[in-house]
Amino acid sequence: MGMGRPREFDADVALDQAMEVFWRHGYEGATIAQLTEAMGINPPSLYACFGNKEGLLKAALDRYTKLRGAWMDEVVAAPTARDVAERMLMGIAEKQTDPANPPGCLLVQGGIACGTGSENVPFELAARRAQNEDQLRDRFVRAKAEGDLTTSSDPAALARYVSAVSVGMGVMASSGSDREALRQVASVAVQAVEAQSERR
Amino acid sequence: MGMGRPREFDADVALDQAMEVFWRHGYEGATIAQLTEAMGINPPSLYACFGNKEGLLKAALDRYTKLRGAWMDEVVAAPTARDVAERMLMGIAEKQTDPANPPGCLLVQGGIACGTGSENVPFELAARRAQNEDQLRDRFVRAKAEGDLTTSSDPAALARYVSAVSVGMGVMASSGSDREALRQVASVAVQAVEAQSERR
DNA sequence: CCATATATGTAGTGTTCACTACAAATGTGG
DNA sequence: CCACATTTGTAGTGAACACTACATATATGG
Repeated sequence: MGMGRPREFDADVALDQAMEVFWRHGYEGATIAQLTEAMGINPPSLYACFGNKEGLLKAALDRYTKLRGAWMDEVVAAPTARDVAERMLMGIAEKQTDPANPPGCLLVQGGIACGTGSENVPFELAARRAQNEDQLRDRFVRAKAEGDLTTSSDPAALARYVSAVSVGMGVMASSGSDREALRQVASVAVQAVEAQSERR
Repeated sequence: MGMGRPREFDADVALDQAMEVFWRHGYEGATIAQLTEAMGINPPSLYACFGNKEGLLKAALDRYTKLRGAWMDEVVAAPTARDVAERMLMGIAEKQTDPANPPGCLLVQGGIACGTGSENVPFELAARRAQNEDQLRDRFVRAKAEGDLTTSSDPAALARYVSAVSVGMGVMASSGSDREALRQVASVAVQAVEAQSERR
């Protein structure tokens, strides 16, 4: 009975472009006109495919976290808690100052505070950041069980800490800090994890 | 020849209300209607007094940093670099979860990413955060000169680090983390400064 | 080749935004 | 008490916003 006219654009490619716009301007700062132009489509195509602006953001976030998921797996594969923290924070110093992307982190740049009608956007982003934190916490729980972290250490607190530093680095990057400045922050931050590690 | 009708509202009181709105909704998320209602005035009064929306933000930021200046002075008056960091980060844990204010920090909530026409707002906020960082750096320079921090320590990097953690805690607070979670982060973070301190 | 189903481009829709024209009100200096 | 300077409240202004109606185009299934 006919399957309808096929879509002329690649949704993932379009999402990559939308991601960049949200990343650079934030959810509220990004306009449909900017998004459609970057995506190379017209508004009706956007709404037919993603529902509305918030649906587009969620799809872009899904893609972002999916792309970063592989990297986070590498991070937690480091042999010790200290190395996990170092790999994570040094990697963030690189990624957040990579000229191929807007500076900072989409999960922060997307929106920390929003106006009426977008109140849940900041929570949506926070939920995605929490996923990373959970992954770190699980890794630190293991590190404690393995005797890598001291018995008095608190894996959840350590994960929260690394997550907080990551966010802070993201804000720094987006407001102009260069790679070396972020590396310095990462380097200092790792020492707190070291302080909770058993010396070998 | 007449000095004109006197203003009927107190600019500082009005700024306190505007500060709260910017703090809660961000620069772009805050509307003139919300601001004027909170300030108890009408739009023409706002524009006559502060120029435009961005002028109002800057005036609110001036007041914010002025109110916090006294506290920062207390922070850097702590006897050691470690105590400076602890006093700062633990104080932030309290302040950013104080129910008397919106959660988080105005210098972060105000706007991390903005749309066309407000591109300089994030930089304006970053400049204010940099002031705190400079004050910390100067204090750590002194700590190093006094032999409190090790000779291999980097005061600027330490200041950047404490500043980054502060920002990260602000984002955490605004997305729902409670006071205890922030205290845990602060507690871990201080250990990095401790690692750069001479034992006594 | 036709009926159907979905995508596309044009050209809007109503709403909300930051901002302001204007007239009335209210004070001060002479 | 009067001329003047400034503030205030009302009621808008044009522009930009997210979103959509509609006609046309393009594919598939029968």
